Amino acid sequence: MTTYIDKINSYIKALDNDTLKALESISSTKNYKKGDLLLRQNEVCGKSYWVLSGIARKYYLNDGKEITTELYFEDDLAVSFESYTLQQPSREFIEALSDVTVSITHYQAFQNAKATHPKLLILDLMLAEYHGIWLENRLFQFHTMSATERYLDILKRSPHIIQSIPLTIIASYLGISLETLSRIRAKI
Amino acid sequence: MTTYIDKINSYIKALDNDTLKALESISSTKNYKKGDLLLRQNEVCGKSYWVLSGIARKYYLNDGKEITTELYFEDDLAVSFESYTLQQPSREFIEALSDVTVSITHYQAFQNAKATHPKLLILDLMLAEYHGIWLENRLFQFHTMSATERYLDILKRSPHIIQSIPLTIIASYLGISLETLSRIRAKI
DNA sequence: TCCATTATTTGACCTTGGTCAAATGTTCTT
DNA sequence: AAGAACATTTGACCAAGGTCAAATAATGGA
Repeated sequence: MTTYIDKINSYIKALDNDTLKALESISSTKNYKKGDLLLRQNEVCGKSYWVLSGIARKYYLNDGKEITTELYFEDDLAVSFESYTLQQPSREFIEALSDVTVSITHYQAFQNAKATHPKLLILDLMLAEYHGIWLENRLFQFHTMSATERYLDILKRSPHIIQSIPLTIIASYLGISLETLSRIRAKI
Repeated sequence: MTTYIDKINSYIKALDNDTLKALESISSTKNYKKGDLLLRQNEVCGKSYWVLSGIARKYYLNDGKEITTELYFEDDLAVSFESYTLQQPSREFIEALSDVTVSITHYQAFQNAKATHPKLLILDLMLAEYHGIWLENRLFQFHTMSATERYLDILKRSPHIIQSIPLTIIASYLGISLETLSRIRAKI
């Protein structure tokens, strides 16, 4: 199945040399160790992180508990969307769940590049659209599926998530408690 | 408080004459009667509806029940986002909750116009960003607030919603049953 | 105005998932 | 290999909100 992310990837590949160069010239590669924070709560998310390898997540604190809102694998773009878009303090953290390598692009540099390279504007739009669609589907799942169904769904479409990530984090990503997740797993 | 939608509106106002004309030339005004469907499930959402007056909503069916996902008032853009963006069948309906007047723009005409008027691309991006931010906040509310808190929140920030819309619809928009909403209201 | 329809409330009971606490498993260190 | 620290499971109980059914409003037509 071709997904929208495939489309974005093929779009990037189809970018003309000049645009691609511009994008590269404002990006740099960086490594993080497992447990490192790429973004902290209350910081403005001034960079986007394209994951080259490893796993990361985004989460916020809700009376002391960490609620995971997104998981990032290779070729995912990690960013606190509202904070990045409006350049205002983030309520979320971004954390490396393993050693990760990312390609970092600064917000302002990308804004500037968009002005001179209109194709980057299209890329930006595609990424925003992709994220919006992803969010709509996540919301839809929460409203139409039980905790068990959501777990089975993730198990089916993204088994790598279950394998590589501690259950506490998966539970919060599914919007349930660790204990409930454990019981769901025991039943199956 | 200045919101992102204010920013979009001011951006539109700041559009140069030529761009504005292009936008107008591909848009047309239309009236719908209360109860009319602007978009049906399984149809491709080939148009966007800018609400000029009246109230509309977007909803889907979940085993027979209507779940409202978005409410539209004056100056809101009604669109089934995934269906519109990917030009694929919609799982949602768009319905007029009162007599409404909308400004309609066809998907393909807008795509064409974006090619010749780059500022429309920026507008498109802003709208997608706005929608993404809105979705993130909605998701956040569902995860961090109880049914009562969500009701009180809507009561505080959008009292017009409570006034003008039947409780069945508000309940489904809040993600709760009609009976629960009724009990919440009784307590306050 | 009176009826039919639709909207809202209330009651009784049930289900899902949460919380708190304790028991096991696992892993990583040193 | 022995702990310390973390991850997972299990048990007992609780609470929010759902469901089904019935009772009351409220409202738009004829």
